[in-house]
Amino acid sequence: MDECVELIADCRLRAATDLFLHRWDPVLLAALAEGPRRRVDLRTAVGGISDKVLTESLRRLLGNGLVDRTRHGGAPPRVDYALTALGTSLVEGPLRELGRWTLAHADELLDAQARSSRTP
Amino acid sequence: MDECVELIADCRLRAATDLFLHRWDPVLLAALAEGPRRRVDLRTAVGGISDKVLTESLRRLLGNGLVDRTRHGGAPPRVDYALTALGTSLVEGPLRELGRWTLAHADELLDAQARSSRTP
DNA sequence: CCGTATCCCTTAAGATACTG
DNA sequence: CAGTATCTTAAGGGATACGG
Repeated sequence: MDECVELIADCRLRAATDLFLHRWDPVLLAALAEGPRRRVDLRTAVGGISDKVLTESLRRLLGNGLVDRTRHGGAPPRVDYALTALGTSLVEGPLRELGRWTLAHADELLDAQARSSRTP
Repeated sequence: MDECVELIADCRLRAATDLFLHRWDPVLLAALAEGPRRRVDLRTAVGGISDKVLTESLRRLLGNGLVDRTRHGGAPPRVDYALTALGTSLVEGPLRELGRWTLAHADELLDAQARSSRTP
């Protein structure tokens, strides 16, 4: 895996892995994979995220150019969030691959975790 | 991306993304992609990680069954860390894909970040 | 060389209440 | 509905210094 070594050296790998450093960001990205969603729908789709953290996470995704925000004026206000091209490429590539890996290896992973918590 | 929606629902996606939740873990995994390494070599290969955090990260990778530890007795002590089969599958799959994505999209990502930091 | 033990600082994240 | 404002707690991470 030669590319990764380069990536470590110049920290570009960290630039990418940092996108997954916040608990809810990847989940929000996955939730947006189906298409644009209103803020409140995102909130319930994801489940268990607070208003504050939701806003922070969305702002971060905005700032990283992974998500777009559209205000449809009026009352009550309506705001849609959608993946950008960059966001889509991240979701359809690495995140999807991670989803596949999870399906294939969740058992082993949970096994290992259980084993290690029995023998601390 | 239907699978991901399931994954969100039952939290399995989070079980996987949590593996990338700690700053150094993916970098250590990448550094181990070439083969087993001694602790000190890992430390310098990665660069900028403290002893304490290195130990914590390695313990976590151990606990998740991604890495194996081998003590070769003697003085000075020598300890090798290596990817397990599970760890290898994670590196060769999702992490590698993330590395590829980074190479392809680092410019766009850094652009977006720069743009958003100019307009906070 | 391989860790452990402290201490400190920053930040993530949860809960809750409130405004436009 | 969308988002802000506070406050609190917990945890991650960095910097030493020390011991086996």
